[in-house]
Amino acid sequence: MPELPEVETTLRGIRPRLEGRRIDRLLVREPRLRQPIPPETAALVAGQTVGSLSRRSKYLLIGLDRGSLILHLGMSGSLRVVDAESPPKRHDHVDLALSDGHCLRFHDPRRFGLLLWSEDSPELAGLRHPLLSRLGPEPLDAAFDGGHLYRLSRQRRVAVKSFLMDAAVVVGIGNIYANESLFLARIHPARACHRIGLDRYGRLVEVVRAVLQASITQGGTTLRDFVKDDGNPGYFAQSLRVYGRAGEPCVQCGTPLRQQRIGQRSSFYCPRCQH
DNA sequence: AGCTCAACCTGCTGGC
DNA sequence: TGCCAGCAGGTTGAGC
Repeated sequence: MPELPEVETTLRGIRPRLEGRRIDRLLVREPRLRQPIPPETAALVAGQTVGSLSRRSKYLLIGLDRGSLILHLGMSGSLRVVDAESPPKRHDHVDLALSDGHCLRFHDPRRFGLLLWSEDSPELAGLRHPLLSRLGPEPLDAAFDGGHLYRLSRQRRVAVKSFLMDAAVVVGIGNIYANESLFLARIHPARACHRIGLDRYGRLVEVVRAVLQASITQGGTTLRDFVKDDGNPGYFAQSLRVYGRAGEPCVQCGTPLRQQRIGQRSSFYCPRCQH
């Protein structure tokens, strides 16, 4: 479920429900996530008040009085604010119980998610935490531009799609939006990243921004009331131009779209429009 | 240093 | 209907 737009939408949705609330307790039903939740986390967090919520890459940072909670939704994770008394469903692994009778409930069937405590503020954790310190720029920040991609790609030979999905290069571009952006930029996903010029990278950056921005708006529509329900995965698929559409005609030229595995991930492209 | 691959999990779909 | 293979929106870390 979560690509960057959904993480951003989740952030915007839960922010007003959490900021300023005290955490009564952290209930861990299932600690076995991508990294196990350390047993002492619950005791450390209880009684602290939520300051601010922010996002770095696809990590959500919950600022508390004496540190931060770092939360990642992995491949299948989602967050909802529910009544603290409402019965948990299968795969509801963690509750962050708030002083107002609600709780932030973390649901994650595949358990690729992550919940860690750091004694650093969200700002410091973003700079120093091992999971965050080596991340590239945010795709919507000015630091992400054509020159950035051009410079980093000169010594590398990987396919541009793998390059674009490398979090050390730029964060937050998952498989769906890598495919969509390369289609709109007319770049073949398997093209070696060092064989793309500055101007094409400039175009690619513009397109990435536009796609993410648009889907944040859409994600908002789709998931706006995720507090009540989990959102609607089918809705997204409608606006996708190539992802999941192997064999269907290209919206530009009608040529059947192709599918190919690049860097272990399914890739979709138009063999005529993209080079 | 850069690249590829396996691994962490459950759930769903499509073929037989 | 049931079984099984294959695939899924992410990320890390080992080994070449």
